[in-house]
Amino acid sequence: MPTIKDIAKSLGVSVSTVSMALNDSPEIGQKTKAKIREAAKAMNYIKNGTALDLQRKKTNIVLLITDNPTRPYFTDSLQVIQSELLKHNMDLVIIAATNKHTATAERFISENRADAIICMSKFITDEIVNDYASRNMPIIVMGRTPDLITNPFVVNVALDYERVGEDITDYLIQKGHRKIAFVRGSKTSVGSNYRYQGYLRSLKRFHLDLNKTIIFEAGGNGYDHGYDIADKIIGKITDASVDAVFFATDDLAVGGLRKFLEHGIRVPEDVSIVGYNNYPISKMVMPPITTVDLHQQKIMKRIAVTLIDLLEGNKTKAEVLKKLHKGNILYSEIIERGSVINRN
Amino acid sequence: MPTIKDIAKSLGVSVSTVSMALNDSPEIGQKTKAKIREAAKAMNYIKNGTALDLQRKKTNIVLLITDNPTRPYFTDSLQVIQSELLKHNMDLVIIAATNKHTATAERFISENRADAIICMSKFITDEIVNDYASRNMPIIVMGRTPDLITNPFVVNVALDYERVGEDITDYLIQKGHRKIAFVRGSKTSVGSNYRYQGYLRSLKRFHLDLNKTIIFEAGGNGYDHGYDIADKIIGKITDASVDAVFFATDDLAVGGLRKFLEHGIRVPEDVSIVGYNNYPISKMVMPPITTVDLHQQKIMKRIAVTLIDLLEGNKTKAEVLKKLHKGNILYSEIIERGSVINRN
DNA sequence: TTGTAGGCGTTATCAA
DNA sequence: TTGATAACGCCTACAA
Repeated sequence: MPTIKDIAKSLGVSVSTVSMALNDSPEIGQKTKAKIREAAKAMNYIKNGTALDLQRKKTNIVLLITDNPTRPYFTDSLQVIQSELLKHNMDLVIIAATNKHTATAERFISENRADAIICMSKFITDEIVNDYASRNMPIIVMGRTPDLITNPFVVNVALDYERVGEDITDYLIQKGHRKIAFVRGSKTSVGSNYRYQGYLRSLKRFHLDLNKTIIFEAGGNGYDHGYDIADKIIGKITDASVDAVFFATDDLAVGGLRKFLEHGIRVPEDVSIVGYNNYPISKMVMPPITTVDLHQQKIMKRIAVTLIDLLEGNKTKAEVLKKLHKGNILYSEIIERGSVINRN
Repeated sequence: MPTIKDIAKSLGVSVSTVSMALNDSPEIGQKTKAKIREAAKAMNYIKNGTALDLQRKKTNIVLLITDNPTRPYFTDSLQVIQSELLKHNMDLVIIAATNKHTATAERFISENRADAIICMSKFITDEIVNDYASRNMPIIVMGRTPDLITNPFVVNVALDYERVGEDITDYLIQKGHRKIAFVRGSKTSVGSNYRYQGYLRSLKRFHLDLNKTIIFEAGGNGYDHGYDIADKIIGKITDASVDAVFFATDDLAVGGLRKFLEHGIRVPEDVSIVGYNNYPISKMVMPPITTVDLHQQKIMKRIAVTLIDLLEGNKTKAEVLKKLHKGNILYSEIIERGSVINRN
């Protein structure tokens, strides 16, 4: 790999001349520039970004850590963030941190390989986040327990976890359902657990007894998990101990629906079902599934803006937080479709 | 940000002592080590990965460039690649290069910010790939035109484009269909275009006339695109000028299916449909959709292994290619499900 | 066991 | 208009 030093040597000029020429500095004469550019091309010179970063003390990189890039909307969220960052000449790079692999993400965090980090993965611990966030590398996390965030350079974006799960349970109850099963998703899914808590609160508020025999663990968030767990729900439907099923995610609901239909169970006549997240697929199946939209896109946009504020350094954390939570965007909305019947 | 130099100064030792201590070198005494570590923690010292890379002349990063991380299987493919790379202490980072944003990916390529690159995005041009691939940074691309790959450090992974689209069209014809509509996806989708070519070849081989009025452009690959374009297909079904529809992707098929069912068109009795890719959703809808599996996972695994070969530098490109194509893995397979009827 | 010095590739400052 | 040199933060011979 040739460096500017090599170019300089081969042309009998100095490195600084080469550097300036390659960066099109006005201080260098046209002929020298041309000569240098030619040599660079001929020698197959490629600039070394690492050296650049070291010199600049800045990477221009915003790191997005996710646990699952396949999630619907992720690409859209990306676009939102990217277009916002682009305005400030920042590049977005993604690292997957899953239950079985967090080392890469942790290396990037602990070696300061970004100017800022958006951490959407629950597999990166609060400890790491607190340990490494700094003025030079603020970290934005989502939906963590506020008490555990002690580092002032960590900004926690509160999600609508207070109401999450309650809204849609209320809705089912108001539509006359009294025997609402709940299907939990992946054990490690924060969202799924919060929804379960909301479900419990809603039951309590309406003075409905919790029936533990109609709480199910799917062990994952995918179609297959919903499909498989539905086997255990079918009996409960046919003997009338379940009149509605609240699946923790739309994907689970899609899988469950499929199994129900296979067994001749009519949705919503025999059983109402709801999902969560308003994934695109939820309106494509028959019947389309009633679900909850969390308005992720809007959250993402706001996160990007927050990040910029942080980076430009013209805001204190308090101000940033205030702006972040201003406006009524962190709410969820029930999307009514055909998978719920009115039993009143 | 404190550096080892600061630590050294504050403790009155030399930088190399600090460096070695922090890296747990056996040459440093226990008490000095302890003292230094303590100081590092106290000063909130964070290692600078950029400086490290520069020194090592190596980033340990493999860059994966994708056009759409939301695609099903992507996360799984990631796991496959990651676990393979992990064995060699390489980290995988992802950058999205879409039709509206390639700058980030291009910067990473042109500034040599990775030890190797896997480029799955068609938005990165052959020119860039040819310009920047080198011994220090080989690039693996997928499904490009071999003639246009001139740089010996670019490895093109041929996909099964020869047969793609032909297999499933043959299948429909053998099942007695004669009026097969084709729904193209996103204009820029390489896969979609190849499948269309395969469809044409198959028709020709069976001496069936091409009916241009039953070729449709969905303008995208998502559920919605399939749902919308289906409007135009319905008339053709009811007046019996279409007896089967070949959707370029499963997602299109899912959307189309939905629209057909809404309009009382029975699948497969009134019209057979097939998709492509064997996405998980294709077997979750009713009826489940007959499709083609491209065995992406296996391809990914092989790509990862190829990459390692390349990086370890103990193989020539010819050897690598030979090994890459050995074994019969780059084939596609028809997955028969309920969306096709036998009309013979 | 610890310190000195040089180098990784680039840019920036200052001098020529 | 160009050149010499220091600096960015780290590691590694080699010397002490």
